[in-house]
Amino acid sequence: MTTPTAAPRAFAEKLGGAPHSKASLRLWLRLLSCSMIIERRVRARLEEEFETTLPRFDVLAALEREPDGLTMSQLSAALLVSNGNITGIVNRLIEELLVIRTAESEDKRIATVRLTRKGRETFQRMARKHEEWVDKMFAGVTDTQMEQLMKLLATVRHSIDENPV
Amino acid sequence: MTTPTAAPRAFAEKLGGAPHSKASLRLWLRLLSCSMIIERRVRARLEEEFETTLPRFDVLAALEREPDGLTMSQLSAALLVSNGNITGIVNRLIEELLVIRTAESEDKRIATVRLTRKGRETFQRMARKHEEWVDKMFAGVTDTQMEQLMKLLATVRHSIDENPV
DNA sequence: AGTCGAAAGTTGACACTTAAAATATTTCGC
DNA sequence: GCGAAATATTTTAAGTGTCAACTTTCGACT
Repeated sequence: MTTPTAAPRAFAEKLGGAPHSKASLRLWLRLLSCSMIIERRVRARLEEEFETTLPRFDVLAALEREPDGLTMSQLSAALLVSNGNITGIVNRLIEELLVIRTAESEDKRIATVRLTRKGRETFQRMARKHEEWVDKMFAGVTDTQMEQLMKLLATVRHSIDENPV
Repeated sequence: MTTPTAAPRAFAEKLGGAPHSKASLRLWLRLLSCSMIIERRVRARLEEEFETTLPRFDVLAALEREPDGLTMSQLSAALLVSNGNITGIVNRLIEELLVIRTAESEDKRIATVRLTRKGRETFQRMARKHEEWVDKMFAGVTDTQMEQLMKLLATVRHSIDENPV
């Protein structure tokens, strides 16, 4: 079982342009490489220790916070992925007996997905480990630096939102 | 033509743990969401304006800096993806007449991939646009903030490298 | 009552990703 | 020289991701 991960996207363009422009590119590449490295580590650990994948872990995480379950559409909205994508991931989680999908609403179109007990227990073990891994990777960053990063990344996020390309 | 993108991985675990641990998780999620949003935008623009994908763009970018071409293995090393992955992407670029793959070395195992003239011209148009998009998304971030981010992300990178999980 | 459109989900075609197996070629030890 | 290890690449199986087309169901309107 394996999971895909994006490549070190679009490194080093080195085209002419204003200094700000070049700095933007460099920053983007550094941002990307940081998050990709962390993501790869997490994927690899999930695979090694739990024989699972990040998307499945994400679905379990979303369900863990909703004892009443979520519909397929709510799941795809929560994870920001397409509807058809969720279908496949949930199907695999069903095979693993980690979730169940029922049609109990009066509206027969709606399918509700819930964690099974096994799913809840499995997820909790995964989540503990996941937290450990992330914490360890950030061990060399001080609290002050993390705070600064949180603020700066919020600025980036606002900039992105307000400058649609 | 479309390209996959990772989901908003593993949001909000909210398990017990030291404050640093929770802060790490939050920072990780913010980092991830920032880079995912930018990456999605870039993918969408590449698709709309050039009917291409980010992996193909990445391969063209790697080749553009090597007039003598790269072997398949060099390409996969440059992009940090698997060997088999490169095979498929290069095949599509060949179909689009953007690159050529030749076996001109005395070692017949080695395939050398080069940009065609069309590939070079196409990539340059893409790269200009790519730079514009990124620059625009970072328009709301000052030079000082970008500088701080570069430094802090370097710290994160070191932390990751020195704390293997 | 009957129809028409919107909404929820699934399916299919294609792209990308990995790891592992298979293929082809070279190199090295004897 | 010849067979085994090493190297370069492709192929394969499984998972993830998109979008578009399709099915089923619901709601609303005539």
